[in-house]
Order: sequence, then C-alpha cells, then structure tokens
Amino acid sequence: MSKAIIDDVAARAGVSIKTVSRVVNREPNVRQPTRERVEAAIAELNYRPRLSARGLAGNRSFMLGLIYGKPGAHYVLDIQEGVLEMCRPHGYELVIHPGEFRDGDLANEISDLILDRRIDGVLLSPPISDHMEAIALLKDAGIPLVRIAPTIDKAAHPFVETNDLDASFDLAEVLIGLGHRRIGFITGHPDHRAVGLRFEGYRKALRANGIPFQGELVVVGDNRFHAGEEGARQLLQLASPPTAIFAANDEMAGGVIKTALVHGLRIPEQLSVVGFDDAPISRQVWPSISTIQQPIRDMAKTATSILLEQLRSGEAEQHPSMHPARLVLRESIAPPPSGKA
Amino acid sequence: MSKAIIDDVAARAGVSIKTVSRVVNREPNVRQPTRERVEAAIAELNYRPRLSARGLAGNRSFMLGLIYGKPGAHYVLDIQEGVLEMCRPHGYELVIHPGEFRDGDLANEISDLILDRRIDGVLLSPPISDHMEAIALLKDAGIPLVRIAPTIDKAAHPFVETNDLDASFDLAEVLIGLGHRRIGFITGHPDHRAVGLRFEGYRKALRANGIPFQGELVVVGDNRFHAGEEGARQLLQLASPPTAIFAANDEMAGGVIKTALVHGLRIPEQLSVVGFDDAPISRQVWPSISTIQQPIRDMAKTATSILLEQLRSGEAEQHPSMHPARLVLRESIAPPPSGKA
DNA sequence: GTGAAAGCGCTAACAG
DNA sequence: CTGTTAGCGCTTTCAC
Repeated sequence: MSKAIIDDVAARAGVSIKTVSRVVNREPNVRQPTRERVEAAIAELNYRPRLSARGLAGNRSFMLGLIYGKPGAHYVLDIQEGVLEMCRPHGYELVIHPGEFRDGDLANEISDLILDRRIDGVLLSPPISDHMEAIALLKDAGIPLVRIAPTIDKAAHPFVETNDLDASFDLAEVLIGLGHRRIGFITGHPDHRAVGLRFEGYRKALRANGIPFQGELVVVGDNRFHAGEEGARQLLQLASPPTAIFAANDEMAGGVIKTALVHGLRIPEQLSVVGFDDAPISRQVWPSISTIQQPIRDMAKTATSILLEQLRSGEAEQHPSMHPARLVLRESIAPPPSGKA
Repeated sequence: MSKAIIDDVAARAGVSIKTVSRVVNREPNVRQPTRERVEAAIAELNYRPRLSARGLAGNRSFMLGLIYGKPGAHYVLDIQEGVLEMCRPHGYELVIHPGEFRDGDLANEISDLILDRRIDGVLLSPPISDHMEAIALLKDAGIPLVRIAPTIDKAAHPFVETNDLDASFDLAEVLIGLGHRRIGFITGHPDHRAVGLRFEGYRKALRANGIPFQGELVVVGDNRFHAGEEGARQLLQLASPPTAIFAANDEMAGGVIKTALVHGLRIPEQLSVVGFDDAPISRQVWPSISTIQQPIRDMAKTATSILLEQLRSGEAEQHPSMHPARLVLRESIAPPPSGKA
C-alpha cells in the first residue's frame, strides 16, 4: 500500500493518467461517471500524489511560508495554528520562519527561503507585516503574499486586520466612564506598529471626552513585561500620579500590576489597570486584567484562505477582511479613589 | 539569476552534471581541483538545487516532521527554534504538527503526514514522545525518529533527555534545607510523563531526609495555571497545611501564588513556593518563583542533529544525550514560619 | 575519478 | 471530454 502511483490508478480506473491528474487537481472537463470511477480507484489504492513529482512538473512547491516576529509566544502559536488549520486540508504545507524585525539578515533569510524552498506564497504576521523591505523583496520575486494586521501601505497587498484603534478607544472610554481623568499609557514597541494604533485609540478617547492629553502620562514601552514594570514605576513617581494605567499589551499590564503590588498599592481600589490581547497573563495575575480579545486565529485562517485563493486564481483580490476585537472586563478596574475623582 | 540549473553549472565548470551532483551531495571521488571548479561555478551562478527534483529522483522529501503536544507556549516555541536552527543549515525543512495526546485522530494525522508529505524523519517532543502508538506507527512505516525527553520504553529509539528527577530532588532538598517538613506537591498532567519524574524527585528527597511521605499533601494537577490555583486551595485548607508547595511546573506554581495572595498569605514568609521550567511566568509574578531551568532549545538541537545523522548514515545510533537542568533560586522561598519549623 | 543514459511521478501542452 | 507526448531537474545505475 501507499506505493500506488498515478499509472496504477489509471489502469484500475481504465482511463489515462491525464484523466487521473484532472480528477486529482479538480479540473473541469471530466464526466461525472468517469470522475467517480477514478475517485474510487484512488480510494481503493490509497493513492497519494507524490508532492515532489507534482512540484517538479508543475513548478510549484505546495509550501506556504509564515514569517513572524515575536510579539509573544501565544500570539505566534495562535497564528501558526490558524494557518495550519487552513492550509493542510488544501494540500499545502507550512514552512515557518521566525525573523527579527531589526535583523539586517532578514532580507537574506527571506531570499534563501524563496530560492531554496521555492515557497508558493507567504504570510506575514506582525510586526513583520510592516517590514516594507521584506515585502518589496517578495514582490520583486513575484511571490504572492498576504499581510496580517498591517498598519502602513495597506493598499499594496491583500491583508486581514482587526480594529485595534476602535477597541482601544472603547477600553479607554470604560476607564473614563468610571471617572478616571488621569490615565497613564505605556506604549508598545515602536517597531510593532499595530500596537501603535492602540495609543491612537487612547488619545482619541481623551479627545472625545474633553480630557487634555498630558505627555508626562505616556511612557514608551517595548511590549515586554519588564517595560510594564519600569513604566509603572515612572508613572507612579509623578507628583500627581495617574489613577489608571493603560498598557498597550497584557504582558506590560502584568508588569504594571507587579510594580503596583511591590509598591503596596491595592488594585483596583488605588489603581486601575488595563491591557490588550487577552493573553494568558491577563487571567493569571491577581487581580485579573481587563483587556481586549482579538480573533488572532481567525485572522490567520482568513489570511491563509485569501492566499490560497490567490494561488488558485492567479490574481490578488483585494477584499480586506476585518475581524473585530471585543472587550473583556475583569477585576482590575474600578472608579478612582474618591479624593481623586 | 536563480534560474540556474545543474546543466548550467556543469557547462560553466566544464564537467558533467553527475560531477556537479557529486559535489553538491558531498560525495567522495571528486578530485580537489575539480571540486573547487564546480564550487566556484555554483557560487557564480547562485545555483540552488531544486528540492522537488532532488526529492523525485532520490525518493526523499528533505522535510523533517516535528510532532508536539502543548506543554506550554514557550516550551513549544523553544523546541521549534532549536530544531529550525539545526535543520535549515543542513538543507532540511521543518513541518510542524501540533497533536493532542488523547486525540484518537493523532494516528490518522500522522499517517497522512507520512504518506502525503513523505517526511524523511520525525522528532517527537513531550508529551507525544511517550505516545507509544504514534511511535509504533512511525516505526512500522520505517520513518526514522528521535524522541525528546521520553520516560518509557527508552531503549526503543534514540532520544535526548534532561535530568528532571535529579533537578527536582535538588529543589526539594533546598526546601528541606530551609527547614520545611510539610511540603505540598501538585503533580503534572498524568499524560505528561516527564513531569511525573518531578514527583519522583520530590519523594526521593523526602526519603533521603527521613521525612515520611504524606498522601494528603499531594494534589493531582494538569500543568495549567488553574490547577495550581485549585491545588493550593485544597492544600491550604488542610488541618495542618504545608509550609511550602512544590508545583510540577511554573504555570501551576503561578496559580499557587495567586491563590496564596487571594487568601492574604504573604510569600515567602508564610508559604514558600517552587516550580519547574523557568517559564516567563516564574519571573512575572511577585514574588518571583524559584524554579529549574532546562536546556530545552539545546535538547531540540541535539535531537535534530541525531536525526540528521541517522538519515545520513542510515543507521540509528544510540547515543542518548543528557542535557542537565539547573536550579534558579528566587524570592519565593524562605524558612518556614518559626512556629512551624 | 568521471560521464552517459535512464528514469523518478507528475503536469503541460497539444491532439483527437 | 479524453489521451499522447514531452519534458520538469535531479539521482541512479553502470560504463569508461
């Protein structure tokens, strides 16, 4: 078994190998009864087309590439699983490639990936989805690509996205609705642009509620836990410290909580904290963090299906697809201390 | 460029394509000057052998499979990166396959993987590395495999491992050395056998120090944060609660810490907590958790190189390789409350 | 040591 | 709608 090749199937079904090929590739121009006969033969023989033979003859590799940065382990795994779920059933294999945004070698690594593996198409996940150099490279090589949650030059290629800005706006409004006026913000890593939109949402919410923006309440972070710790330290040292802190992701929000606890602050009574991502850490600290859940896995699936469609049709259809995020309110928020409100 | 094929190289070097093939495959029987000439031509033309052509002719796929469970996101990513780091330079691609230990379909999925992709070799990471059904399947199919941190039937196949038991013994002895006598233990998921060894280390340490084993101090967990919360709740409700809790992994240790905080206990003054894995969470909770760091990435690299060696030589060499773990002592431990010691 | 010929299993043009 | 004929680019025999 499993040694069956296309000739065996053709013989058993009483057709030519070309017809078998047509059935396997879902091409039209095969009469229904013929198709069924071939399919039966395939099933009986447990025939699986040899990928390398198909690749050699058709000049395709049946491999998709996923190039990703490291915005957090769970984010990466979610993306991977979403992509796998979509590409396996379609006969595509996935080649994963971790890449550093600032790594000068990324360009070389990508060339190697394309040249060596002859990837059929590429998925770019944040923050690499904003790495225009990489994108240009792929474009020049004529490799179809789909970007996940890009923030710049969005017209250039198909993409999927979520509404970071609006969700962030909503979350900030929740804090404002509770009575907070001095809300600190810890930004994400500057390279990670999608996270930058979260800052925009915060500012927009301030504006919408007539709260003046205060530069001293903003600290630049880098998406990591430690940046949250440091940022909180800075913010809490202000002459007039914030009554709430909005961290651009949950890792940093976790850092804020740790610092607050170390300083002996009670959360949420003395300080409200919110994050973004609905990462495991948001449920694991105490009190648990109010945050925003994104349909990461779904975005990855959609991105993959867009890429597969593009590979089939040959043309890049621009149907940007929006996967809305939603608020997850938990224990970490409360009205500001009465004296401050 | 990049369109160069073997004939181009042969022409430029003034040899036959067979000789080029020999050089590319590092075969013997090529005179040094000839080899150099060919290598020069390859470099000048930026020639890359087409994988599908090699695969078709040589009946290999140049793909390795990695089948893994979900013992934690960071664990998985570390393994992936270790494997990638090793196989890319050797011209192998990696096919990742997340699998559930209890999933009845795992067998089918693996068959598909083998049949469809014609994987050359497979790496099994915990807890799948103890999934004997999967292993039997691969063996029957004649697919070389290497297991990462297996605990049962270790003679059957090559493997890499770490000293879970000894490290766990050492950590338990640290607690005992501080004066603890009632030490709670929260076990890992029963399917995840490697984690089971950690329990053995704990028992061995008790024995070595003449402390009687008490069943009531042991709670069965499942490696997840929530199990740590629950387990701690149970242990702290005992008539005579433990003065220290050893969780079989850091996720659960994090849960223990959260429960302790919720109960108003101060750590480590009133309760010492230790975990295992040196996962990010061990640094992110407060106080940070004493734990054990394992060279996961290195294990993955070694496993991969063993597999590659096996593919080259054709025979499975049994040189089980041990990667020692090491203690990481942090804030979460102290002598027991004086009344209890 | 090196080369010539013969496929590997499939798809791409064409014919019919 | 179906079949025939050539390759795809490489590795294998097996000569030399």
